[in-house]
Amino acid sequence: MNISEASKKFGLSADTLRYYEKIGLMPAVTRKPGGSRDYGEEEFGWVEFVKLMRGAGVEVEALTRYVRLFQEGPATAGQRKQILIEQRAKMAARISEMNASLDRLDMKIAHYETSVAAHEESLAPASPSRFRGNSAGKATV
Amino acid sequence: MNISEASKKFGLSADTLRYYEKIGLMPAVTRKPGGSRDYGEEEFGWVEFVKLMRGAGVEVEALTRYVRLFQEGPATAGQRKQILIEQRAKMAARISEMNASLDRLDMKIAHYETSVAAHEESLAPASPSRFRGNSAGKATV
DNA sequence: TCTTGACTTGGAGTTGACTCCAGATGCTAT
DNA sequence: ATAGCATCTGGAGTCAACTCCAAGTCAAGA
Repeated sequence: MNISEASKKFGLSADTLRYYEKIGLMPAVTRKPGGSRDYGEEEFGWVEFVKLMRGAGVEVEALTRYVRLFQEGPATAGQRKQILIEQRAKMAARISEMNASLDRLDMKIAHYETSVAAHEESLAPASPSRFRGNSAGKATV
Repeated sequence: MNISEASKKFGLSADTLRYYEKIGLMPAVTRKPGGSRDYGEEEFGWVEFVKLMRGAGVEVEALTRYVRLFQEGPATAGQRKQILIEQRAKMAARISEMNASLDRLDMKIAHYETSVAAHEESLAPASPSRFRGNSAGKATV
């Protein structure tokens, strides 16, 4: 499969695909006799992996480290596994942070819902009222 | 509270705090007589909100739009709520994507765990074996 | 009063992640 | 064999989000 087909398959530009390879996010793609890249199952796996991990916020550095180890051979399996475990922990942490943010956002939306508050500080832990001039309880925003 | 204290409080550099204000991620911070910024409860709420939302991947554009509406006054509450609802949906989507990635990562780690596979293609839907020269089932990586 | 240190501004520089470009090369069809 | 198209490469350009810098202002202490 040539690069433009792979590009469509993954929704990544050909340039991005070449870029991933260039910076070592995946090993060098096998080539056709003419010199053009030939994406097959192996590279599909890598592209999908990179896309997934990058999309989930895994650092480029961790992935290039992983690729380097992969290219060094089977002896590095343990180190590679450690990288994955490390990154899994970070990913889980990011997810719970995001869940917390989602909860806060829901609270903020709820303020707009009840139309009572809708003060910006609704997200702050302690929120003394701004806009002192208003009659108590009247929505300012 | 001056900018360096606020910087410590939020773990953001003074430059970043000024930058947020400059690009309209939050309204202008109130000033002390001398002209230096004076962060109080209101700005704490904004900084926390911005930090939380940006950290969860909410686009800068959505936040600046929100701030602009906020500054236009109470009449825009409905539009602001819509922005929050919109962004909530996107955030929820990102979270479930990340959960899917986490599952895939767990599968990949499991492969290293059983030490049977550990092939890179373990993440691809269909994964014919690479390294054809090997005896079947032998871990190559 | 002078120095020191934190603050101010506008603007330049940096980094990461692409994205685009020019010029060269290689298949394919006429 | 010549045109047309996709691909290749190295390198330059772009964009967001900071990050740093220079030059100036301000308040407080020696």
